[in-house]
Amino acid sequence: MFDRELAKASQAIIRALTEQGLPTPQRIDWSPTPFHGQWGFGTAAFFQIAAQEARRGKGGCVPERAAEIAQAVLQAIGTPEGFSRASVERGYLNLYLEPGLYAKRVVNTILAQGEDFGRGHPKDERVMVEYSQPNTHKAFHVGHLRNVILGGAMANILEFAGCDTVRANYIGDIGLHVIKWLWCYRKYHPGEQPQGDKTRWMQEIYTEAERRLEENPENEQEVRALFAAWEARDPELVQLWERTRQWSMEGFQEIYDLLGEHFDVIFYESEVEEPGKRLVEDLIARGIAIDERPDGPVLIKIDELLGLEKETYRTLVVLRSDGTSLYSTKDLPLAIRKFEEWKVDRSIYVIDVRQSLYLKQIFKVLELMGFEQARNCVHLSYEIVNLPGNVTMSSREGTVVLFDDLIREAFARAGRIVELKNPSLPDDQKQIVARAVALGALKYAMLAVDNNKVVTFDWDRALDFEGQAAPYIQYAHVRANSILRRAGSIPQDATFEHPLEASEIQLLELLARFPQEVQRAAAEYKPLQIANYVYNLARAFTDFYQHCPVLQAEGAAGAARLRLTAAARQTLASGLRLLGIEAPEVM
RNA sequence: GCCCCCGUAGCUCAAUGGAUAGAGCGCCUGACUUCGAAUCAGUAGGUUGGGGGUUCGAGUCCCUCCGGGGGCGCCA
Repeated sequence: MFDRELAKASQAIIRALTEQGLPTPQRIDWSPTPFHGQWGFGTAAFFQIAAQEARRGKGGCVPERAAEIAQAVLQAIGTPEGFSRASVERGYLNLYLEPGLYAKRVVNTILAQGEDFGRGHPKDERVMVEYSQPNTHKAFHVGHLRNVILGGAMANILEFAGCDTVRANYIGDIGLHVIKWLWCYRKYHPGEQPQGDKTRWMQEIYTEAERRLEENPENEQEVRALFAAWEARDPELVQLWERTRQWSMEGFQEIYDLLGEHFDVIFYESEVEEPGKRLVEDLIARGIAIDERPDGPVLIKIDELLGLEKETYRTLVVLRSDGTSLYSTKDLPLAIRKFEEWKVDRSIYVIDVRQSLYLKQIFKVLELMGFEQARNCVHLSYEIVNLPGNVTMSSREGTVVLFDDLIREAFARAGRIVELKNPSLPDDQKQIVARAVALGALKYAMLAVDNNKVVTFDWDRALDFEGQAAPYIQYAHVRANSILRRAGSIPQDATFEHPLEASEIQLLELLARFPQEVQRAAAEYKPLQIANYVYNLARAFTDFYQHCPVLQAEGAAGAARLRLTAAARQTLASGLRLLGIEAPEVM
């Protein structure tokens, strides 16, 4: 927001350095000054120059020399245009802003742009974010939830940052787990219809299948026969598969609706299986893949092809020895299809960290095939969600916290809190609030942890409604909204001529930073950046709320603070929206 | 054997190579006749796992050790 002023100041500094015969850096980096209650930007550029001199043998104490140079530069440039004060502190050159002028500019910018405040310029880049990737005929559990929430927030952020964003889902609708399910259903539940929560019902049959097969291993022959029938596309089996798959899809859709997620395209494993097998034949013909069938699988010795001594990419199996497909068989053609059919420039895979090597292999094989866009494939990895005692969630082993159970508990707890905190709210409002708070808390808990940190699932922490959690941020939004509602209308304009409180300056400084926070979150693939930012913003607003009367403010301060409140409400709502969290009007 | 990730306050987590390492939870003390107390103010809590190195400057980068988790030819 102050790029223009800082750029001019940078130019002046470089000119001053040149005039004094000092080395000039390529550019001057500015960061917000860390002092509470003062608003400005500082640069540490002179440390680098002083260090450079010291290296050339001049010796001396670097911090002292940095301060000396900074002081000389300050003498030369004076206070740059647009700033109220400049000073040298501990070797830093700090430029302070005239609070009133800039406060007005920040607030006016936000209110003029509304929900577009913070949106990046269109980047002329199309990115696809593939996330969620659930298996049909199986449970949807808390481990899957981290993926959806992370992927959804990441897509929101990339889109807001200026990318043309395509949200993709990739459904695991075939494979041994589906065959086992179909076997169990045909044998023990013929003709049954799903009851209650469809996803849970699907999971129950799946665990039953696993249990029966473990108890009676001789049944595996029947499963193998069914797999063969599937491979032969037995019409009756295919029909059953389609119908049962649909039940899973309907169940998933309920979950996505609840979470507020939508996809622009859904890929199915089943539709890339045949293209994958053809691609593997091509790889064999081109000498990239080695065909060891029938005694072994079709594989690609990547390190060998690259002439690497040290094991790096290892070997990737791309087709089973019996000719049936693997995950890799299908991922290769799909990767290409994303670029060719969807014309994307970058392809992001939101998949947990355990598949890091696998994805490195896939991307490298694409490169070996001569597919140049392979370098535009990105693995956005994240750590898994474990149960206490470091137990990994597994639908096969039934060690899962089901999404359905979690969401029920979340709604129940949030409902009790709403009843406690705001009993006079009409019932339908209570439900809306409870829902926003429950989902918000859940999402925030997932997003407020760095991607590469393991989350140990804990009911109380996943559903935390206090402290650094979504409801705190939502509450700040509600209170801002409450002030604005009482005020009736927001003044068209206001000057910030009253002496600004420290809390007002802090709030303004954070508000001004929103656009760059969005860019950084997008560039680093870190929704956490936004999660932290919006929490800090909520704290700053709460602090402002404590210290500065708005409606009872004297004179011109009232209008200014009212507009500041409106700007804060807007930015809180925008930040939450990027995280996929609702900002309620009341709670 | 090769590779990746984690280790920061009692607990859970933050922190562009930058200024005094910050929050929340929990503990204790206090604040509703106030623009909404899902809040706030205050107290206490640190050799950033250990040791080297690079740098003007390291929680952050490099090396090494310790502890924990994960991955590695026919699971997805």
